This record gives sequence, C-alpha cells and structure tokens, in this order.
Amino acid sequence: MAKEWLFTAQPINERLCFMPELPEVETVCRGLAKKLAGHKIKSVALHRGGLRVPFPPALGKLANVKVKSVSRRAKYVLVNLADGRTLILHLGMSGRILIFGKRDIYEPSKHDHLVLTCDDGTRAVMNDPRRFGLATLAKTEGLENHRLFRALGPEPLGNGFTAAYLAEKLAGKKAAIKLVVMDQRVVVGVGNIYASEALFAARIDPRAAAGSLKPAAVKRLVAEVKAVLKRAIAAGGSSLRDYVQTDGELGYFQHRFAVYGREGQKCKGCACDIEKTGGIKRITQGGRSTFYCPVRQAGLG
DNA sequence: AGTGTCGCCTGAATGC
DNA sequence: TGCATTCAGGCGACAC
Repeated sequence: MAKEWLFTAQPINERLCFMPELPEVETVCRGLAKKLAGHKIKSVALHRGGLRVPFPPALGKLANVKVKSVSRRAKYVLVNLADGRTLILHLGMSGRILIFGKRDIYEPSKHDHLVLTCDDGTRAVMNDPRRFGLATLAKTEGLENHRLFRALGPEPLGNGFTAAYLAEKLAGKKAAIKLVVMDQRVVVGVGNIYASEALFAARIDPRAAAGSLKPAAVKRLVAEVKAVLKRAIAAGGSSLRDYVQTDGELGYFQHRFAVYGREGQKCKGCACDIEKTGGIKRITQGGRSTFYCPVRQAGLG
C-alpha cells in the first residue's frame, strides 16, 4: 500500500494555486473515513504548538479512542470519536493530508504538524506550509454552537440553500455579489475559485451589488453553485483513484475551470473574438483575484 | 450593522 | 549568486 495524498494544493499556473474549498474538503473526508472509521487512534503526535490557533493539550493526549465517523461541516473536517469528542481540522489555504499505510515508513517532512497513528499502523499526517489551517478538539454534542460553527450559513448542497433563502440574504446589500457568495455566514464552502466559476456559469457580473440581482439571477446562482460544487466533488473522487494507481502528479480538476486562472483566454463555450474583448478578465475584489468573462457576464444582475 | 482593509504565513517567481 | 520584494488567499480582527 502506497502513501497517498487525500488532497494537496497544487499550482494552477505560475501565479495561482489550487486551494481547498468544499469539494476538496469533502474528498478529504471521504478518504479519511475509509482509513479511520471504526479504527482506534493509538496516538497523536504534535510537531509544534499550534497552527492558526494553539493545539489544545488534550489533542496530544488522544489515545485508545475509536473513530466513529468522519463528516464535514463547511470547510471543516470532523473526526467524530466514540468518547463524545470531535477532532476538528481545517486545511486553511495550504493544508493537506497524507496517508501512510502500515507498511510505509514515515519520515517527517517539513511542515508536518500533526501525525495521527491508528492501531492498525495507518498514519494520517496533516501538512500545512502556511499554517493557516487549524486542528482542535471539542465536544460532539452541541458542536453546532461551537464558536467556529455557530455563525455559519447553510450547506450549499443542502435543502436550506434555496433561491428564496439567498434572495433574503442579498436584499439591500451593496457589497459585490462575489464577496457575498464567499461570505461563510451567507453560505458555506464557496471559496475564491468556485465563486468565480459559479458566477460565470450563472452569467452574473461579479461586481454587481448583491441586492441588485433579479430573482431569476438569484435562482441561477443557487443552481450553479450547487452544480459547480457537485461536479468538483465527482472529479475529486475520480482523480483520487487515479492518483492512488499512479502515485504521480494529480491531474485533478483545474483543467475544468471555465474562468479561474485563465486571464486573457477564451471562456468555455465562448464564441466571442478575444482579439476584441481581451478574453477573460482578472480584477481584484476584497484583495482577491476574480476572473470573469466581460461579455457573458455583462449587465448587472 | 454593514462594509472595507489588514495581518497572519511560506514558497515560488521576479527584480536588481 | 543572492538578497529583497511581490503575490497568492481563508478567516479573524479591527476601523469607520
């Protein structure tokens, strides 16, 4: 059994990197579930004092606890333990998880911060160069009221994320729709990449004031957020299998991006003349790159 | 309250 | 060659 990345950030082009958003976290959760669910944690080794927040002392003392299940809330991985606690992981921008089988030799590499060892010898290693990630422990009961979760909006793929809900959240808002759709209090899991992709698919100008969107546009946006995330989850699952086979570079999902990281190029399905239009535009919103097609996404709302 | 900006952090790329 | 600068961004803190 070869060692296996559940997810690793990788370059999209010379400037941009593929960051973990909801689909990538979902892929990590499914991979972790396969490796950990039903197994007992033998030990957790911590290689530093913490990431974005300090590691709680109890985290390093985790031992002889069975993993009941692995689930996801927003971009958080939840490792639910049989003793009523949950190990909460967040990958931040550069976080990744590497699995070592019982026959693999684990040699710590730079930025390995947390190493979880199971009783069957499997190891799950959390590696995060920029250390914007997080690992902590909390009681499973009432987790939804934990400070990390209590302000979060609905899951985008759940029944709570509807056009009626989003329309209500957008009403009266002057902020650009791109920023609002990335606001985790409005809807969770949508980061910089999928915000651009969903707005492109819904043909909405990312600069449009959120409150200016017509009902039809809000409806399209909800549908496309769901569709873009679902496609990415499906692609993550398949490339994970490919990767396990080859142990080479992950092909992953970036070649499927319609606009993200593709400044100056033609957007997917675009018939316009990029000599005239300049192709996909890159602008900065809230300090982050937004990519959009000025033709297809023209007209506010 | 809503909105905008900054800082955390490293690695890769670029500039002198 | 090498050192400094710039850029990427999830999220919390902070200012207005």
